[in-house]
Amino acid sequence: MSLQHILLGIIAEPKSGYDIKQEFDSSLKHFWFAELSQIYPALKKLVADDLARVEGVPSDKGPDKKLYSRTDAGTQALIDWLHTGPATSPVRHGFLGQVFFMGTQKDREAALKFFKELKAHYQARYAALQAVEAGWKAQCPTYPDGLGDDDFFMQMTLDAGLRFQRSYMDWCTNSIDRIKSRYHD
Amino acid sequence: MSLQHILLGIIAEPKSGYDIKQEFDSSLKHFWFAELSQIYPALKKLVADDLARVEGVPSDKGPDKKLYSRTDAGTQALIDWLHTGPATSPVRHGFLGQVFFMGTQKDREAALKFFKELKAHYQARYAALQAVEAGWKAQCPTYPDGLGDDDFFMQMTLDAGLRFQRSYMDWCTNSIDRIKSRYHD
DNA sequence: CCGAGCATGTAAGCTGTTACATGATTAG
DNA sequence: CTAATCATGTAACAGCTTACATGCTCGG
Repeated sequence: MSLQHILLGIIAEPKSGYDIKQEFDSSLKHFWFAELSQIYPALKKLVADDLARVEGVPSDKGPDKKLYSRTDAGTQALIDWLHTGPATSPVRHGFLGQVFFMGTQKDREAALKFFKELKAHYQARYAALQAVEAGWKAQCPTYPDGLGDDDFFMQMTLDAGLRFQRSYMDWCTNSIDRIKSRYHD
Repeated sequence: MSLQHILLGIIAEPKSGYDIKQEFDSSLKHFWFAELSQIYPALKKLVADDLARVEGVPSDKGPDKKLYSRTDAGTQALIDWLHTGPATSPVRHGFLGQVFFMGTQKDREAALKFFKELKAHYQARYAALQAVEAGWKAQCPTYPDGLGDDDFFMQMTLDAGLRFQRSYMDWCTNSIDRIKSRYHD
């Protein structure tokens, strides 16, 4: 049920489905993502529920853009969501399932390779978030606490992303060391 | 697609759907979970694919138990999964979406309340994992590196869980401090 | 006797993914 | 001319949740 609410958050300024997809793929992807085929019907439903309105405007390229913006009822629905308490649905980590059963296979080199790949994956994500942070720093010399009220909370999610990736990387590093000292020394 | 593989991992020893549900709810829930209504059909499919076999045995209470165990093909399918590389499907964090748009609402006390609730949530999860760890420590005096080969990897997922919860808690603590010093000082 | 735990499942519905379908403009 | 980007969607399918359905046994 969260996609509807996140879309409400995004359309504080008028945006098209295509615009929203690009935001997911750039700045929002560390905590949410969605395919266009999911975004378009979701936006339609917001309009049907009177939480958003549409306006068609001609585009430079391609067909008309449909710009969605939230209604007062939409803003209220968003605020209500913020008051329902933290949305902490349990998470499925496939890679932890793999580690849990890693002992089934006796090839310790494969285990090392697994953790090295995982570490590389999180390093890449970490670097991407650092690049986003560098952009913010360049725009605001008093980053992070000199940010405006809206940006202050948005930066907190970036901070969370950076912390979580570091935590994954640290676990990988430590696991690699433990496997090495158990089987190679 | 991971549930099938995780079930294959679990049925190294013969287990019923009901048994498996209990394992998810106790020791496995920090990285995976599933409902009985999802587990039963999934086990049937493993049998249809010749990755598992069933044996009905009478139960003390209630109807016969159906004990599932994996075939050689099932063991191979599990090992193949371990060799496909880390299963790192991107994760959706509803609570980060809420923080991202927290600025929509001007009530700073509500923001503090939100983070305090979130912190309490992760503290509870952390305490649960610490209890699991205490059980392991009681059973094995040389915990964690004196564990057997299978347990060694299983403990790694517990270590991951503890690290990740700590990371969430630290972020909450830090965010609470930042909100306080921004709006209350 | 009643509720909790044991033990099995089916069905409807929601969410999300992958594949398919269309068509304009612009850069190479 | 061709590929990429812009811009909209639909349809089929897979995965997961919630609700429903059945029946036994044991403790209070």
